Amino acid sequence: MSKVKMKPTEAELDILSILWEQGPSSVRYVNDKLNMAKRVGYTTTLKQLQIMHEKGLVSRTSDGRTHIYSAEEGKEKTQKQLLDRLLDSAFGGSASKLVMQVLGSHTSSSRELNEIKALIKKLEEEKL
Amino acid sequence: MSKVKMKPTEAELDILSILWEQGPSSVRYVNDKLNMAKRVGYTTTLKQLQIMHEKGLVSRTSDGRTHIYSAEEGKEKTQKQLLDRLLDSAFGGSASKLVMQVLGSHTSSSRELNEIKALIKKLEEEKL
DNA sequence: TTGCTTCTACGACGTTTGTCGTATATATTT
DNA sequence: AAATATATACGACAAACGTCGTAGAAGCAA
Repeated sequence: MSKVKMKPTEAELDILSILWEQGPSSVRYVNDKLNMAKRVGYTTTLKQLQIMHEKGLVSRTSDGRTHIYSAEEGKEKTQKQLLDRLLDSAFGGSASKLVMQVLGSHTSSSRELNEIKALIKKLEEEKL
Repeated sequence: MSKVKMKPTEAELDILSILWEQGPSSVRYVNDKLNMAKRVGYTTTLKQLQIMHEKGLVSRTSDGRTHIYSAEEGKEKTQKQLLDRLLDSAFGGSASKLVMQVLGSHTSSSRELNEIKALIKKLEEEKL
């Protein structure tokens, strides 16, 4: 059953990213993809996915003898969960401080900045 | 000792937060403060601080037989480090996506939103 | 059919993390 | 002075994490 509170570990997050991007995938595919960034054995990925399945982080179906895994929780929900944790532990809960930090130290395109401005505008209007 | 690369663990971050907020502190003080949020033994905090000292996360001086610990790296630097990690592992490196996420799901005051807008304006001007 | 490849399952193991207990030295209180 | 409280040091330990090796079943190729 889906344990809602489960927080993915670092290695699990790497795998989830692949599933989010690619959709339902075989162990082989995930492992190949992982190996583009970092050398890791097939059985390691397999085991990782099996554990993630036990934890409810991913679901799986069978295609012949091959298992096809899918991320159980949506990307956004997991991102929010991780962000909340960091916000709380390192930024004393201040969202704006976090935003200032990340905007200040990473370049964003004009289009991205516009998107953010639009969101702020929307938030300000809702506040009335 | 490459102290730069050291990433604090969850428990270490809790302690760093206290040192950032309070400045140089004794083990006793840190432990008391920790216990406001979570029950943890004195020797646990002591050991934690000793390890953090070995790692170079904190420095210490002696006041009699008591050790006074101070955070070695500034708050901002550590925040940036953790944020970079999350940005990379969960947001595919897109700062704006992260910002949209956090702004969308946490309330910020008008003053905070104004600060962010000001920063964006500054960034846009620098871009020219 | 015999062998090579590709799956899953499962156990093992080194590390890291977080937690304390115990020992011992030094203050403080009575 | 004796008892109590408080400090550091250090070892131990369980749980989580990440890594793989090996076994055995299932498919494919010669």
